[in-house]
Amino acid sequence: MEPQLHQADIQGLIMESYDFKAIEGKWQERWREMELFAARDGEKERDKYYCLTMYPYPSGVLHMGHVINYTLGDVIVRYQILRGYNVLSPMGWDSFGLPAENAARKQARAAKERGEEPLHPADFTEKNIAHMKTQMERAGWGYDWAREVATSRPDYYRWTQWLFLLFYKNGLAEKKTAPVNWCESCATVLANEQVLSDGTCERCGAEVEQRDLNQWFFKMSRYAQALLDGHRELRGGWPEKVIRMQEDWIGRSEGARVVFRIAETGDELPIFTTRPDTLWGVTFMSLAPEHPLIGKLLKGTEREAEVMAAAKKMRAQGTSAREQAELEKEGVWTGCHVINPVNGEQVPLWVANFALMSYGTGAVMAVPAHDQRDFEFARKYGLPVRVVIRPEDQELDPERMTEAYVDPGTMTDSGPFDGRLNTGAMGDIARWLAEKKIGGPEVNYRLRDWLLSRQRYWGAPIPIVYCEKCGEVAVPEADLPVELPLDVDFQAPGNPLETSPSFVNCSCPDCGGPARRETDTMDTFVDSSWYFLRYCSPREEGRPFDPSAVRYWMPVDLYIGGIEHATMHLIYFRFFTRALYDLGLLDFAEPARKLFCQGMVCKTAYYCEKCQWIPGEKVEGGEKEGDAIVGGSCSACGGPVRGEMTKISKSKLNIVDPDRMMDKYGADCVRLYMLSDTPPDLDRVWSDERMQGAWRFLNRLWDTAAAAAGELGEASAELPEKLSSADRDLRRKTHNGIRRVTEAIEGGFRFNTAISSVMELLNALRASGEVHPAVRREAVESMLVLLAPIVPHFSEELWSRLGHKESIFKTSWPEFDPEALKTEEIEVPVQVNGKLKSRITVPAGAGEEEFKAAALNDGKISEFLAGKEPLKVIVVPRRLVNIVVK
RNA sequence: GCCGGAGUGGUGGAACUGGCAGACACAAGGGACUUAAAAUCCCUUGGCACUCAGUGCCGUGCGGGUUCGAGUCCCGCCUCCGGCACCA
Repeated sequence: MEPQLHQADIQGLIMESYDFKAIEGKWQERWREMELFAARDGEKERDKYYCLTMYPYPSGVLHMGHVINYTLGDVIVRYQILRGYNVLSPMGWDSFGLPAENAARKQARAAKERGEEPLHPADFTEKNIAHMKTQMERAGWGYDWAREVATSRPDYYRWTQWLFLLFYKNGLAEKKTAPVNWCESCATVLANEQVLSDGTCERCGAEVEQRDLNQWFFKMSRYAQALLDGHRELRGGWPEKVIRMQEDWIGRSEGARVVFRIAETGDELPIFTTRPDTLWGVTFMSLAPEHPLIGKLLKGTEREAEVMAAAKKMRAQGTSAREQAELEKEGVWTGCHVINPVNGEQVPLWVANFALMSYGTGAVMAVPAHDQRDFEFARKYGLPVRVVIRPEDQELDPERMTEAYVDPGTMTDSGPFDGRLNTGAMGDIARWLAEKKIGGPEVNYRLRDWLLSRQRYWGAPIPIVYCEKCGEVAVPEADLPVELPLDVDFQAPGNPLETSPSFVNCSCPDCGGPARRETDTMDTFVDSSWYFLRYCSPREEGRPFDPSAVRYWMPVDLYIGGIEHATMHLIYFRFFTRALYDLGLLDFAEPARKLFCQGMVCKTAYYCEKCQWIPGEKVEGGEKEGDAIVGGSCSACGGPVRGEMTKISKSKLNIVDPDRMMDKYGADCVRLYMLSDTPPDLDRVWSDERMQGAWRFLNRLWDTAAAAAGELGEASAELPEKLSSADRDLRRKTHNGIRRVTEAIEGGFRFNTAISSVMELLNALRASGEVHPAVRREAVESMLVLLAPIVPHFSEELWSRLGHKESIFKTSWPEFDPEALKTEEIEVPVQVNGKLKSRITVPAGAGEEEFKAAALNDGKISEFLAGKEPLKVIVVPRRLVNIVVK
């Protein structure tokens, strides 16, 4: 008969092993009760720490990108709580935007067929928020939920509208007609920042076209220089890479403004150039096809029909950004000439498809000899080439040149500047232009105004009405918010606001006459340009934020998010802050002291020529290489499958569901895994095998701590007076662990090495022999506190099992004891000619001579030297000895 | 084209300010326990060679250089990644 285990014994065994299911919910409840994450407004006795993580769009499903982002934030929040800061850790929802609206459209169709009431985007959004919130709580991320905001709720967007009006009244928002980006698939316009460099839509990937439309803009281009200047303050706190991306995006270029004149009419034609040194080489002028002067100059001339037709054609060709970049250079002569003010020469005026109306003045002086694009254009149309910069080592012949000469050289045929080195003369030329009153130094920027209107329903309505009599009128503050109507038809094409009579028809706030509301809504990036301010006083009713709360909490001490926002959200957010600073609402100009950009989570995705992207489970055969399958075939069609390591995404079917992982391993283990192995700013590879490794570590630590629980003595026990050498050994490792973990976090959130250090400490503890209970307790408890930010439920549970009544987050972050790190002897390597040959052990306080003597007396070394006299002995005390022989 | 960043074992990665390259893991191999498996525990694991308890040589993308000493600094390349790009 088999021996039967008693129920009590089984219970005992289960109790002993790590059971995350039994502890995670319990501690989450405890933290809520003790209000661990409640930020205390205006508390003077502690320093504040504002840790902001980019809030999510509430898609309803948590993905791995959120997990790395919010785990990082939470670990820092808990670490700063342990360091004694008054921490602000808010969370909210970027809840306006296309997906909710698209879902409503899709759903409206289905609901109609079934005769059901369609789900409104607001309900859909709130449902998703509720679900994501439970997922976030389950992950153990600590937020002050009392400060939750959702940008789609009227109590939030009321203030988004208020801020729009503030900008409007101060000349920072205006409606103007301009060539703008149109995404057909999103059925709306987009800001420049939201078009990728390949000319596709940042959201949906469709090609973006150019259209001339009347739209709302924030005058962000005015802030180009201020945004650049602000980088000085951000350096050190922000990743250099992000600063550089913003610099590229803002695109400052220094040069000169030069005023040409139309020979035939006397009209002024100013241009911008970065090469004023080549002014004497101008042989023609190019105008953008949209340039307003074209119509004026040609009206009634014999060339009018031809030129206007050509210009029209140029404007029509290549409406997508990509097509435009690939266009062949084309142009047409206007029949007019311009006068070059530096030498009085008349040169022909052309219209050219490469001249951009949106940069500089829409007119470009052409110097074919020294600009490649002008050179190609000149060759194509037989325009003259004139050399005005002479290289030292060759003679340039305009007839035989095959490309423009763009390197430095001596200026020639250049009036008063003949003989000067062009690079050195640039500034003098700009000043000379100013003296002659024909131009002067000028700086141009690539950054454009921020196009904020969107032809969509699910966004904050722009609070403007159009009155037949009064024209464009701002909605009075008292009438805010301009609420989104509920009686909208999501099945009608176009913007549903346009077909909502209750919304569109209104009376003019000024004259009371009939008026129409603006039906465009705001870009969701407007919502996210001030949410961090709202968090400071989220329930404030009379204004967007309470200045005293903002003064206390701002600026953000650490902002965590993805680098994909470098030239979108992170530019807008800085622009908004600067504008509010200039308007006197804020007393700081930069919103975040430190920025941390986490890496992406990647996994192998599989592609089959016929079935396209297929999930990993549908790959048959092949070889396993780590977590990836190589040389497998598609289970559906049998075709070959190729693997590609790429960011986890729904479209490539390589997602890992955080919920499933937490079901299997618990939140702590997922958190630990996310931070192990890879530094947080690098892309990480999702690996089930490594996840197992994190699981094993937690269990080992649990077993070690739980098994030792009975032998650790009292929680308050003091260290004994006399320590054995084993005691000192373990204490040294404990304190070294504390030092290394602290340095890893402070030195750039290197959690991967912090975790390694704790693993080493655990290995040392497990290998240690007889040690005093208090020394063992110190080692175990140190590990728990060091890991508490990363695996908080786990640490809390063991902490309480070790006899502590209070939460582990009520203790403080340990400090290492320099005394404990000291050793009596140290071992250093000995090299001969820079190659490691032996090791010596010397007393810790040994001087240079002692190191030298010990090295030369070492058996292996003397054998190696074989009596040869060393030429030189280099001693780096406590580091190494290097003996140089011939 | 311009401007950045990166390249270290089979894999993720470690290495303070020029001072023992490969910490800590994963994978792999071997062993213990087990009827068996899982789990766990122990050992091995950069490459090559040899007279294999050990010893020697090589080794941080490639080629040079500085230095007693280079993954780290300098010069010249290669590859990959990112940003900007008809921007005057």
